[in-house]
Amino acid sequence: MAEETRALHDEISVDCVIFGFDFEKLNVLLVDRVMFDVSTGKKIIDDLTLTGNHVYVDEDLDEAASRVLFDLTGLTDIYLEQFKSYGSPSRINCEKDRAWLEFNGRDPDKRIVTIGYYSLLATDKITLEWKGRNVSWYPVDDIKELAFDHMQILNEALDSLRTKLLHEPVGFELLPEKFTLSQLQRVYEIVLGKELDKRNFRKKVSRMNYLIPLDEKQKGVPHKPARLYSFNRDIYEATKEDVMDFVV
Amino acid sequence: MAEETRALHDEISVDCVIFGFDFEKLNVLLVDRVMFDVSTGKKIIDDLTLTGNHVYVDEDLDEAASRVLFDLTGLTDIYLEQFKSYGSPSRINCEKDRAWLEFNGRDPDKRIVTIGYYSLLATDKITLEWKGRNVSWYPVDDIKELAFDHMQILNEALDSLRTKLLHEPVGFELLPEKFTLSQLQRVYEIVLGKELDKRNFRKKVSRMNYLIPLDEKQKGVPHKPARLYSFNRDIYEATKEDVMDFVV
DNA sequence: GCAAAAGTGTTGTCTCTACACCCATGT
DNA sequence: ACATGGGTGTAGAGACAACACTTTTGC
Repeated sequence: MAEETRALHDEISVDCVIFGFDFEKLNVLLVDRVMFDVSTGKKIIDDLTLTGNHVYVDEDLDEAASRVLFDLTGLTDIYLEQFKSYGSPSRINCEKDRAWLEFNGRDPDKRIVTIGYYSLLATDKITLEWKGRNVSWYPVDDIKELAFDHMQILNEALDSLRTKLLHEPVGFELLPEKFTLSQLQRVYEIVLGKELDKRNFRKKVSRMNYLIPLDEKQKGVPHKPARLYSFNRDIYEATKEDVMDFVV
Repeated sequence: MAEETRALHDEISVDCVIFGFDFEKLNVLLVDRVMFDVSTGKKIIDDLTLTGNHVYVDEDLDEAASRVLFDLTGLTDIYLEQFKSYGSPSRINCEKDRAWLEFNGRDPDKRIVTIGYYSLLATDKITLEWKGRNVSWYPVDDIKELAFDHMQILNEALDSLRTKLLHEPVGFELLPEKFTLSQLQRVYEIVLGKELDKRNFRKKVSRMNYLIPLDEKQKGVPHKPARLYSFNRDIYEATKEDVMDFVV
């Protein structure tokens, strides 16, 4: 099988909004986009993009997104959610974007449809280089602009994540396998942008029978060590009830 | 502007799951797919597809979906929601699908990425012919199979609609502008597949201040005429509170 | 006057919110 | 001993589920 001849599709890509949590804030993985003027040697582009890639012509969309994740992390079982597709003919049409595309041997007049995914990472095992470009974490709150329409994609991924977090237990995906209740609470607070009452939060999660208290405590912390918990997906899937309560 | 030369994109399409409600059941608009053997004249394909179309090379995805809706209904302000994209290389690969594509002058080996939309219709003002094919309503519950991967798309559209209905007031979109509370209740019951208690339902909707009671009643019904209500989107948008209550 | 759907209240249980203090550990 | 976050209970308010009868119209 001649893998090296596999063709990338020109006009179909995936973009991955990779969220990571460091117990303090929500971060997103971004890639440097730097370009120099060939004659003067001056930087003419220096900004950031989401991670993403074109899709192989014989590759499923989810596969393409997983592949991007794998290239960046070496991990295969990462939480990944398709949330929206973007295909505006003008989505990559600003001057810098056109120059960048041309520089990379692509036709800037060709519309690219991109399928947006977001993923949640418990760790920060991430390569620091990717396709020859620098990759690093940036706090979501600090990001004000991105290349192409990636700011819009990021914002909509975040909305989508918030909605998801309100209705399904995905917060665990942003934490290591064993975590404390305070860490879990912080995930909710940071993602939802809202302070929560500690006692009420614990009362609420104590009703989640898929949240397993372990016989294990934090170690080496300069305060009362917290009990560790883990998330049991099987129990969740088996006992989740259909919430039948529409909103006011 | 040479509109007639505008090119459709070969490999990018939209599919629209058009839901309609007739006060009794949920229906979906489907198109006949019929094909005869050129030599024997025998029907070799006779099934149904969702409505959909390829996207023009310079057309946004939402526009393409709106265009399909407009072609079918002549209406422009239809509730339309993008819910998922599909791009499996094998999604249009069964024998019938390949024969149909070939017959229609397309390359059956080419993967088509399709962007799935669903829409909600208050009326059934629908053309009965579309691109030379018959179009009609089918009860969602009766549909067991469809061409291509359209059964999967339909099922996922329905899931998506149910989730939406639980969290946002979209039920109104399936009703005429003026409707009774019993009609609204039936929308919830049919879409969610669950009977609801009349008194509890009315208590619940009475808390929705964007549901406006009109000084008007049903006419010509052989029972006590019901009061009519309408939905005020402005009030909803202005007063919707951020639900901050994650599930157990 | 009959059939058919409209409309209406109460009670017990559960969940939400708001709020303050002692506990176990590392330094 | 002190700083730090861990861990716990209560009371009032609002929402949920279950449940049965009277009203108004067309025929």
